[in-house]
Amino acid sequence: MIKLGYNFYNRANVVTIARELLGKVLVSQWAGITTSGRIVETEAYYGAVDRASHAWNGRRTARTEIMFGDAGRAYVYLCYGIHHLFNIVTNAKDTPHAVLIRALEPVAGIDTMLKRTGKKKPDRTLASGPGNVSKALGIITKHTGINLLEDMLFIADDGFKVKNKDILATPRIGVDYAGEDALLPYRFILKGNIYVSGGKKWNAVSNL
DNA sequence: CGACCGATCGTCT
DNA sequence: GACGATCGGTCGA
Repeated sequence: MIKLGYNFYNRANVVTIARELLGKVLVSQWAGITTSGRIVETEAYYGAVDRASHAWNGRRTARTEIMFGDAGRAYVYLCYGIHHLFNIVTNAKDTPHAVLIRALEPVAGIDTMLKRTGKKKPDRTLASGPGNVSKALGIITKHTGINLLEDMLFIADDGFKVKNKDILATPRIGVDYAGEDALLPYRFILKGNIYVSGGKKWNAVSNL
């Protein structure tokens, strides 16, 4: 397990980063309890030029401030008053790019994930969908700003290889308000992985 | 299967 | 005061 470093996050193309995050392992360690899962679904949010992004048109508020900071930080916000969505801030300071982690294949601490989610069995929904990812790993809005180069919350490469033909690119989920930008192929999934969220519809669209 | 609906609250207008 | 980068349940075909 090699933790991804600053140079991975501090790059100009957030779409490339979102694609490369597939197959990596997201780890949370709160008070000695470790849970982790392999990333099988991501979405790129391209900052000021992306209508789907919270930072579209340079919109800068207390909530989104962390996105304007340096790369490799967590951006966690509350959605629909219920779900905590976890993002990774990328690119340089003042360029508010982010990658949303949308689904994990559970790896470690599955019993803890079951406890956190209230689920009975580790089925395909355990960490599938951005709300469930945060729930399973115990990520909440107060964790926004955490440095992913430290040990509480980070992403690692465990040697798992992903080939281009294993990846599908599709439009992003739930961003209809973004007009034409809603059509951009900024969502990436591991083809055929049962933990990918959403219907079979988008999971069958290919680009790579 | 697909469509719809309620939950629930911080954030921004 | 309105509205989500969602989820899980229900209902009908």
